[in-house]
Amino acid sequence: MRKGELTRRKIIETSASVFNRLGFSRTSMSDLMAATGLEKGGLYRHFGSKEELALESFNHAAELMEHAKFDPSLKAMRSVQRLEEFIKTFANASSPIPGGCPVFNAAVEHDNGNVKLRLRARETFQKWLATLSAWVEDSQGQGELNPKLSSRTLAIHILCTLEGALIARNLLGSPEPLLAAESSLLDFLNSNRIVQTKRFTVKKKSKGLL
Amino acid sequence: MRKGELTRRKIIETSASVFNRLGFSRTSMSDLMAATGLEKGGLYRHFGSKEELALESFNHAAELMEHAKFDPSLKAMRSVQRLEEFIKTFANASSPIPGGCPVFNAAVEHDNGNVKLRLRARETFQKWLATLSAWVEDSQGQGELNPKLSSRTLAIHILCTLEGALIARNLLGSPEPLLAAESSLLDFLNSNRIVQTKRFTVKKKSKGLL
DNA sequence: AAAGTTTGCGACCGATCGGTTTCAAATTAC
DNA sequence: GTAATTTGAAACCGATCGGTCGCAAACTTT
Repeated sequence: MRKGELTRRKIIETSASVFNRLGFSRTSMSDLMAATGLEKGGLYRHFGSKEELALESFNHAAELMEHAKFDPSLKAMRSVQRLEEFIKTFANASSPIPGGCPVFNAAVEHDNGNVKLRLRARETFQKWLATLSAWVEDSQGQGELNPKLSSRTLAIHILCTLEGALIARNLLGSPEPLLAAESSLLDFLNSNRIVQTKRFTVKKKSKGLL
Repeated sequence: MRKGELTRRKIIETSASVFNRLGFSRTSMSDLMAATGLEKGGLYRHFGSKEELALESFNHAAELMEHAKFDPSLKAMRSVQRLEEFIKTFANASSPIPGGCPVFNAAVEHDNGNVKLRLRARETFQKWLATLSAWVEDSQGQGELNPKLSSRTLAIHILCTLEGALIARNLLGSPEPLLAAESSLLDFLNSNRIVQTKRFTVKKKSKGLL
């Protein structure tokens, strides 16, 4: 492998962290020079523009996020457990990249801003929603979750709550929002669970729901 | 009233909109000059720095947000209805200022960024949580809501979900996330509602609102 | 209407922005 | 080992950044 290719990857990894902490506009090439140890000409040899570098950095950051937040849930054998695992992982797993979720960061900062980054963030978000939605339908198909729930609605609810809580955690500097979101979402899931044992056992929270 | 005072207010109103759309760093004095129709010297006569103007703009934006999202709920006579009203209002009321919620915008963009703005955003968020928390306790005190729920946890859940959905709406360019959040949160509230045929003893009088 | 004050324009400042280009040194291929 | 290629440092570019200041016009006060 060419030496340049190694440099290129190193640049992306380093830049992804900087971009995710500071955002696209607040990150200057000087910041990236300082972080990578390269001079400006060195960076521009590998990437045509700041935007191009930002896009590759975003892709890298999004991948890290997926591996950290989604992959662990795949180990859960099936159904509702996978959703629970996702909620717990999202709320507890240490961030794979500093600065919060790249998708929501991009969504906020690039409102009316960088078009390409915004588009990539949208695609990623839709992909995540589709994954969660499939897991919900899976659970319903297995007869473990209230089939009347809209899978898409539940997927949106779960992801938006966790993402919102993640931002709140960064704002408050306390894990409280993530813990609250986790606890509350698990409650919600539980109250829509269909108990599969021989007898019905009354769950703490469920109070005759639709 | 002095003419300058009018100009000053006009600057704040206009700048609040620009800052909320573009964020602190992406907003340049040139942008504000274009939006207000004033030259640079005119702006700096009224504000000592871009940061000072941004702070006043944030305060204005946060006030607009409170009036749009919290005030309508106060008309709901009591208890759970007020929470429901809040959820509906947040999800449906057209934004009082373009660019989403100033608090979460600041939380994301100013991660490790402008310290004063970040602090103000934190204060505002805590205030909103306290208000919602009081409404939850109110509902529990009236015996209309599951008293086992942590008021703080529920407040966080509601606000983070709605704020997350607001960002998602701006990302997707579709109201779907807000509608999903509304529907799902109302479900959740409903499942924790106590049917009024059998009343609980009322412990405390309602707490102050805002 | 005259005097005093407030207001806002616009030229100007040094610093930094994203980006280009040159070229010597390091690497790779032969 | 040498020639060809890849790499990255550094000087440089025009544009724009946030911010300053002198001054004339607009406004208030008397």
